[in-house]
Amino acid sequence: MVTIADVARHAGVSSSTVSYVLSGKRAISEETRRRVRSSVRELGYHPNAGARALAARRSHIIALMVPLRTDVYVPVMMEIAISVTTAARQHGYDVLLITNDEGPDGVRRIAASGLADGLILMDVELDDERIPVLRAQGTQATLIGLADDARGLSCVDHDFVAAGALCADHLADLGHREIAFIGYGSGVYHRHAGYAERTLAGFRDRAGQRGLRFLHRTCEGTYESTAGTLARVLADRPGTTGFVVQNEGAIGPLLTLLRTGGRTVPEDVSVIALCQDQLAEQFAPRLTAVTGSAQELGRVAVEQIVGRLAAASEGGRPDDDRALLTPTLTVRESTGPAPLLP
Amino acid sequence: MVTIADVARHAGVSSSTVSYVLSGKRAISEETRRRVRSSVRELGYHPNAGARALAARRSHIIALMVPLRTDVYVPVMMEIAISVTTAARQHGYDVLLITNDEGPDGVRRIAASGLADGLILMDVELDDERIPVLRAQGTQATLIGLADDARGLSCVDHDFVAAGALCADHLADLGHREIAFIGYGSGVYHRHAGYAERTLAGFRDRAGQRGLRFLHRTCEGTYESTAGTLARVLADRPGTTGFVVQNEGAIGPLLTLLRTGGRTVPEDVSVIALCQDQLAEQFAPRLTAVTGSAQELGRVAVEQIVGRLAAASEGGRPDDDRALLTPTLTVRESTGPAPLLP
DNA sequence: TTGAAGTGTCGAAGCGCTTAAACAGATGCC
DNA sequence: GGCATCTGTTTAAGCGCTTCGACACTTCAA
Repeated sequence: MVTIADVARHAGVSSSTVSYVLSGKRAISEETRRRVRSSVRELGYHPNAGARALAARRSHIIALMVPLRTDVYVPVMMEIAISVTTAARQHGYDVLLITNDEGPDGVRRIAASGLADGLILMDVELDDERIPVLRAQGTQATLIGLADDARGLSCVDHDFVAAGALCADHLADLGHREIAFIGYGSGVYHRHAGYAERTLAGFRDRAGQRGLRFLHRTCEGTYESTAGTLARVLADRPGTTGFVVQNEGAIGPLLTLLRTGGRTVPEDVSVIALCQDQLAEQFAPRLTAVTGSAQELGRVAVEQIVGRLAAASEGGRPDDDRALLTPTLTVRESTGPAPLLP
Repeated sequence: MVTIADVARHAGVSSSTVSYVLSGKRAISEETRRRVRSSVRELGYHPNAGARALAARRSHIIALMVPLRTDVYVPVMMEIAISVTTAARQHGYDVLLITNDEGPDGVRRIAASGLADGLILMDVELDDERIPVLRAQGTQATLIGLADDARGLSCVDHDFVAAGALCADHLADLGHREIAFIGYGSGVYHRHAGYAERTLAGFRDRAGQRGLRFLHRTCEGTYESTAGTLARVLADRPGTTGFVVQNEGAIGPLLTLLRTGGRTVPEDVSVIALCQDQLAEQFAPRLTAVTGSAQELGRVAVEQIVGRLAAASEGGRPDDDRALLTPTLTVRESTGPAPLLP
């Protein structure tokens, strides 16, 4: 194992000089810096992480706490995890993966052991038990999602209200007047800091402003439940020409059901989905969709936590950022002008 | 911050005694142990990770290197990552997430800095650059997937050959004689340690033994490519009554195309998928599927690496395990007896 | 009774790094 | 010329833990 002392000997300087060259915390002459750097390279030196963490009291690790439960669309979580990891590396941090089932004790363990300098929490509940622990330990953290009380924390989330509004605007612009909003199962609307609820609210408000008539129907996302939901919608509002689909699981079934029911997309009805572009591209016809970037979410979360960490280590009090990412509407083949009245 | 010295003082013993109580590496009297334990609890002591890693030369961290690229079915990756994390915790390890794009240098960095005690590598290529680095650094590692040359490593994978064989057997048992195997795009067969290839080989061999006629056709997984593939299959072999679908992306399109083409599943044709149960349940009809457990994969990988780490720390030479997990066939609604000849 | 072996605890060294403080030498100012 | 100042480097004191060897005391066999 190559230590800092080996590098120092090889470069003919003291080990503190090597440390200062590497950290840049003191002025070192060009000549010395060059020699040290080349010794580092030649010997293949990598500072020992444990020793560094012990001496500097910073581990350069960010813990990412991910949900175990998989009713959230999983690929998104993975994408976030990966973008957190890549973004963290760019700031000199590594990422430790923790599962949600460790709960508040997990947060305590990570914070008290100094394993991580800060945490990123996903899937935060409205009144999450982990947040008081964070505050008690004085641990820096960022939430992905919005919490009830985020004092002393930063958070970032998609602007679901704006996403809902985008759907309403797009359909209104195309001349649709009767819209069905196919949602999640009813339980979902009260979890996850209500992201489902916020989307719906955004849609509802804008729909109201634009003079749309609309129906909101819950749906479990299986074939059977989608069939049931669709049947009820068409019974209640036979004139429906636009569908907003919030539940990814319902997309496939809905398209199949419309087709077998003799309705062509987008000539007879328009369908707009709230889902990732990748998923939207997989259907036939390809779906017009409103989506937020999961990558961006991870990147912003990392920037927030790194910022907090920097502020705290300089003795400041980090400010509690609250970022809302603007979603984008991508028009594809599943939406078109409302059909002329028969 | 609570240190071991605080605990020692509180319990009226020396700090080495506390350390021995916690590690169990020396005999400590029942009475002392009790006192120390209760002090630990009362003070909320968690050993400092950095100090521990430095002194013991073990970080109790396992690095998991995940692929960035997302042509692999992503939910599986997430499931593996999560099961690795949970399994690792049960052995007293935490998991560091590294992305594949760090490449061999990443491996070097992690190993040389002592950040992790061992690595789990996913998505290993047949002739992977990271493997020589692992050997050079003397780092313990486990591969998920099979590599060309795995000396000094353990590995675990699904038994894809068996999975292919299960498909052939099931369709043969039901009396089908002409089968189409809908595969991935042609590029995939030469990557990923050839898992796609192995499945196909397993199917082909068993199909031969059972006297099945079969066609293998590549497919990109989009709606269009599936339509093209299906058309060719039906043109070449109009008597085809069984489909084995390897490419998850092709499942939805295939079902839709069969339906619109007037073929009923499972009365006219049977469809068997090589995919996760969760996905198989989402279609209508629910699909008969052959699948391996991603959870198991993660768990076994952790057991292998933990075993290697234990053996190495006791001065032994760990043996190179090579585990193949047996897949299971779950019969659902998409397969049935071959139709009687017209 | 004595020495050997076993049991439970402690003291202290050291893991590899960071960083405050000291220091040496060059430079500038009055 | 003497003093302050600045620049670049070294010295040394930890960071909080593990672990080796020492030690005190008990138990047991000869």
